[in-house]
Amino acid sequence: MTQDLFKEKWAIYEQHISQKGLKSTRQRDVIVEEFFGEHEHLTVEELWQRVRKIDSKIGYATVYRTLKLLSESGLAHKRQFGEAQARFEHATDHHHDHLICMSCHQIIEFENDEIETLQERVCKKHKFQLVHHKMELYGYCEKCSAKKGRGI
Amino acid sequence: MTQDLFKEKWAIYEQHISQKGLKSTRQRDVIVEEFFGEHEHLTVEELWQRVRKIDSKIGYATVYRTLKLLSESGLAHKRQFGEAQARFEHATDHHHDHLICMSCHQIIEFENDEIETLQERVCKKHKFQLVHHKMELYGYCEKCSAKKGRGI
DNA sequence: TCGATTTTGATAATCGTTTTCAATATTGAA
DNA sequence: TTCAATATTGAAAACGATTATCAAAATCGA
Ligand SMILES: [Mn+2]
Ligand SMILES: [Mn+2]
Ligand SMILES: [Zn+2]
Ligand SMILES: [Zn+2]
Repeated sequence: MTQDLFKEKWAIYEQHISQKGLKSTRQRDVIVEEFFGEHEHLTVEELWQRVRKIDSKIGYATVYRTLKLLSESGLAHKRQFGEAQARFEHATDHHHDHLICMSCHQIIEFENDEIETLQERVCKKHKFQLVHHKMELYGYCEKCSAKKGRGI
Repeated sequence: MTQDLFKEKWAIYEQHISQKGLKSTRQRDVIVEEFFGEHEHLTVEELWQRVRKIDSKIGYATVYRTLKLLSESGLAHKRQFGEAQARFEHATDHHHDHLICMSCHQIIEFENDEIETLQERVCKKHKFQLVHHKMELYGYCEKCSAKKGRGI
């Protein structure tokens, strides 16, 4: 992520909390900083483990609360990939969908405009006003397919 | 559902339990009969309410256990439409995906072979071995769109 | 019928997530 | 800077869907 984009996201976050009349705190700053730091699909637990390395006192609930704020401001997306725990990723500029490896849990992102167009066509046919969608393809990634083939 | 298909499903169910060395019970028969009775996307709670009208003594856990048996035998599919509670539908002969109304919770089913083909193409491109997928389109059905338009 | 085995319903346990609450931190005004 | 109003925190309890436990009851082949 570029420095400019990084700053822009911080600005969006700060505008969101100020507009809700909230206060800024050290804990939230650590969590947001860490969340913006890299693009992965993290569980709350995983993010909590990371922020704890910076401030070991930060509570589990605060991570939940901060992720809710980030989701509200459109900076985070909550995902449910058929696991018990939800995952959060930080929002990209373009919509994308996911391939999910059932063996190693690797997540591959993809965009496909043709599919999106066809989805809209399906909706139009049913006079359905589309808001958002979820498309997840489950199977085995290249590495895990190879392992399975060799009976590992 | 035709009478023949109905009987065929019962046969599959009975074969499944006999092959697992299980016994047949009145409670399960009531639950399976009710589940096969119509094609809806039911929560456990909703199915429990229905079977209770036939036998008020049937327990919640037995409904869960029977739905697990039906899922194992391929006669039921568990769905998670972004609600807390899972829904179960009885298996159709063809794969299909769903439009989900965010207002009235109506569920519309559709099939689109073009999309399925494109999904396979995406997987091939990533050398990904596809097992199954989830595609859910969320928005507003015709009726609810109209209501929203009129500010209701 | 009998006895081994499965099933049942009630209830407790589990697990991710949300709420509660008293102590603490932030903030704008004086 | 001091103050008071208000938001925030972390720990723990509550929540809600689902699963596990268990003793009593039902099934079923011999
Ligand atoms: Mn992603
Ligand atoms: Mn369906
Ligand atoms: Zn893999
Ligand atoms: Zn609707």
